[in-house]
Amino acid sequence: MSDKKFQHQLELILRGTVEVIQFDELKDKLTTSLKENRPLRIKAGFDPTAPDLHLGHTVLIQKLKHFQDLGHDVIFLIGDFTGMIGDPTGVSETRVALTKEQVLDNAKTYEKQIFKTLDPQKTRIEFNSRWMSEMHAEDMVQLCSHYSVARMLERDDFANRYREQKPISVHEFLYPLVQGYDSVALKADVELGGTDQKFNLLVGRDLQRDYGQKPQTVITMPLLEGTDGVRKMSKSFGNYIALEDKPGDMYGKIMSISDTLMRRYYELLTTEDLSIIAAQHPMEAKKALAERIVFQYHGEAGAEQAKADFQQRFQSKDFPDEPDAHVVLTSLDVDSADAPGLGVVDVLMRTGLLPSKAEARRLLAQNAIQLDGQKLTDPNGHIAFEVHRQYHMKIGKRKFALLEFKKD
RNA sequence: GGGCAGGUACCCAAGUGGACAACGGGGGCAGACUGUAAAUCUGCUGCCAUCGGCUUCCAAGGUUCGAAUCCUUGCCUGCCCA
Repeated sequence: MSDKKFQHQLELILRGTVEVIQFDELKDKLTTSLKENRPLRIKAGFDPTAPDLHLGHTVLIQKLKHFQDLGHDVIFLIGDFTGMIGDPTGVSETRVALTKEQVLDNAKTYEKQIFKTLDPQKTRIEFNSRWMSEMHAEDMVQLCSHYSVARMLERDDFANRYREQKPISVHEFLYPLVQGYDSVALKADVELGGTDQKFNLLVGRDLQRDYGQKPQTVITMPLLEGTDGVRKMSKSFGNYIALEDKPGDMYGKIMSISDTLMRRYYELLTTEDLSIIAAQHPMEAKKALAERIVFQYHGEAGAEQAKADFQQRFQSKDFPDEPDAHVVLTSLDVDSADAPGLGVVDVLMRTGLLPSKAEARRLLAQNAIQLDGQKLTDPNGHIAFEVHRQYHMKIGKRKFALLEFKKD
């Protein structure tokens, strides 16, 4: 009986993982946990520098959910201490250090987002500043003494940058150490992370051992590819689907990914049987995926609305019920109240959907602007308005604006 | 502390006194094709404007008719020596 339970737990836990270090250890921990009826402590850390989470993060959150469903204690750790230092990782971008307010703000957003998946009652949220900002300098020095520079430089990221003669700040070495120390402070039994976190997760093991604890089991999850299908989903690559994206955007972004990527998303973000998906028409499967993901983060109404809007805009190529902009002009805006009209470029600017007039001209020259189905191509063109008539303007393939002139 | 090499648009990267709003690649946007697919092809990609003008090449000064390019100082980065 307990053997069956054990198998069930193990299966769910392993689903989608890349690596488990050490596997036997995990089995022992699970066995003990079941026998003594003592839940395991599962830790996963998140960086609060970005104001919101995206689908890439949810791979980990899903895994936390699995553990939670199995009755284990889940700790969502917010790395506010590290976040406040400001992480200059990444070759080009130096992140600006965040204020305490910003970090707390972001943390609030996180809570809201993760509780769409995790059970608020059963989730423990921690901030590493709780113990890190209390730490004395001598303890920090002590902590540093547990690791050597040579071993630090084994980390891929550091090794590459060192080889390529790119800057590495000393405090970046503290990151793995602090993250590892978090495991000590929390007495974590298991830590989850993306494959790119492997080094840091292993430091946690070493430190726990040094501090007289049983080393945590490390479970790594794949990094979800972003909408480009190549690089990992990340805000700085601009290839992300944020949980806070509007339902329509979220749906649209998912629809625009490649079929290959869609299967990947199914694999990592859902518990669907992949062979069933493979049998479906790719577009249908993609719509179902988009709908279910939007549903998860925006509820039924959001999902329905997004689906309908997509259908309307892109499949029927109709003007949407809810355009992106609604421009109302009055006699103050036009050259002459008797024969109201305005330059096309000005009209485009009034929609607020374009960054500059130069961009508006460009789009006109590229046949990207339509007014009531007619292509407008003259950058110097003029639109004559009839009073109270609504005009439908299409800008590029995904922006729609409703125009009208009202007599005052 | 000393020596050397660098800092160019969203990213990478050419240019080293006038022909530079600045080659090329990536990304992005648009058009064609489609399933808003992906892939592919083509065009565009500082801002304002009708010719034309304006603000850009780390920052501040300077030389020059003229500077991304030369000089000075400062800031930042990497390497080597101590």
